Amino acid sequence: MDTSVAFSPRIERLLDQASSVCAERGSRLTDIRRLVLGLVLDRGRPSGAYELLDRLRENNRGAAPPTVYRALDFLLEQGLVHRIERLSAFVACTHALEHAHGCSDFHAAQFLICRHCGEVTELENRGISHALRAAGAEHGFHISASTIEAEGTCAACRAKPAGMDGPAESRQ
Amino acid sequence: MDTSVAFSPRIERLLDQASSVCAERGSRLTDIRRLVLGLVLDRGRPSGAYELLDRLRENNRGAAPPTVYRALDFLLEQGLVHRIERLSAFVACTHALEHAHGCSDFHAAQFLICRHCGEVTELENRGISHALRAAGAEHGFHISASTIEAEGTCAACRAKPAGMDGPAESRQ
DNA sequence: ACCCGTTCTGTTATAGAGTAACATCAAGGT
DNA sequence: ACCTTGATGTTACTCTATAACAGAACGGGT
Ligand SMILES: [Zn+2]
Ligand SMILES: [Zn+2]
Ligand SMILES: [Zn+2]
Ligand SMILES: [Zn+2]
Repeated sequence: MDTSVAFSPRIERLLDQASSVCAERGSRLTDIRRLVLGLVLDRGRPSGAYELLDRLRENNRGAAPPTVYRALDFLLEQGLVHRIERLSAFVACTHALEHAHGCSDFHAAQFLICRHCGEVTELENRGISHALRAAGAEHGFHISASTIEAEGTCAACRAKPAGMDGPAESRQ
Repeated sequence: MDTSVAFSPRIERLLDQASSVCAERGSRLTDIRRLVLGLVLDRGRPSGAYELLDRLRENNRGAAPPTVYRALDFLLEQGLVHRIERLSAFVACTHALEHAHGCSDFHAAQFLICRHCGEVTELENRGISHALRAAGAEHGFHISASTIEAEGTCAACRAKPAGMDGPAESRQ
């Protein structure tokens, strides 16, 4: 496969960081995994698995669905990407590489999905996760993973009037 | 289609109630929609669309994917069922038919999904929804719909030891 | 009763998301 | 060299969901 893919300097730096984090944990950010993470970061928006596959094929002829799903599974396990359930899509974790000190805690995140422009914002609000954990505990339920996603309109899109901007596929 | 499907008296009563609620709103709980809602209620667990389709076909030969998806879309709009994103499945709303007074407020619900037995519990915790709404507002984000789901172990399954009970497909 | 717009349903075909199963390959240790 | 482990290649599915268009049924006005 063609290893000479170059992302922006910022992304290459994040990828190097991700690589270090994996190494510290005894896992390996292989070429394919690195490339997929790069594609997710480069997109900056939720990416569908098959959309990633198409772009993956530009550098890795012969890539098939399992190729990208395996890479995504790994990245999810490492906390480097999140899956947005409402969109069946994937985004890079905003926090994993900023606090990159081998902290393998899986942080509980919340996502704000703008219907208008498609942008996804990742929050890390301990209060919300805690409230949910407490509500579960009241019913004797032990939570091991959670999905918290909100759909609506972001600040930027609320500022604009009834716009024809933003991707057409995100309009409704 | 065969209209003479009989569910349990309890479910038939809920279906009649749902029918009234729809009528008050100017929408119609047609035979197919009523049947699908009945199947979801009857199952009492998250039901996949194609699982519903199979059971729908017992009474409605010629039912196809759009048949069940249209019915589900309607029931979702009416707040009579919820979609569990993490399972790509549907459950009947616990609250819609209990407080059946034409209140078309879409309540914000949370779901506890037991990995072990597959049971889903619906919560309606105003605190959690409010906390999420507030967190969004801090970023200028206006929330119009949200998904809050937690996966873990329910009280009953925690009581049992390492069990071989519960549906095999829910084990991991 | 009849007409007509709207809503609902039938039907076919296809797109999109995800996985099973098995072969192959590469790296590292003995 | 041999074996083990983890990663990738490859084929073939399954499951989830929707597009597009045709026909039937309903409901309101005349
Ligand atoms: Zn994150
Ligand atoms: Zn926006
Ligand atoms: Zn509900
Ligand atoms: Zn359980």
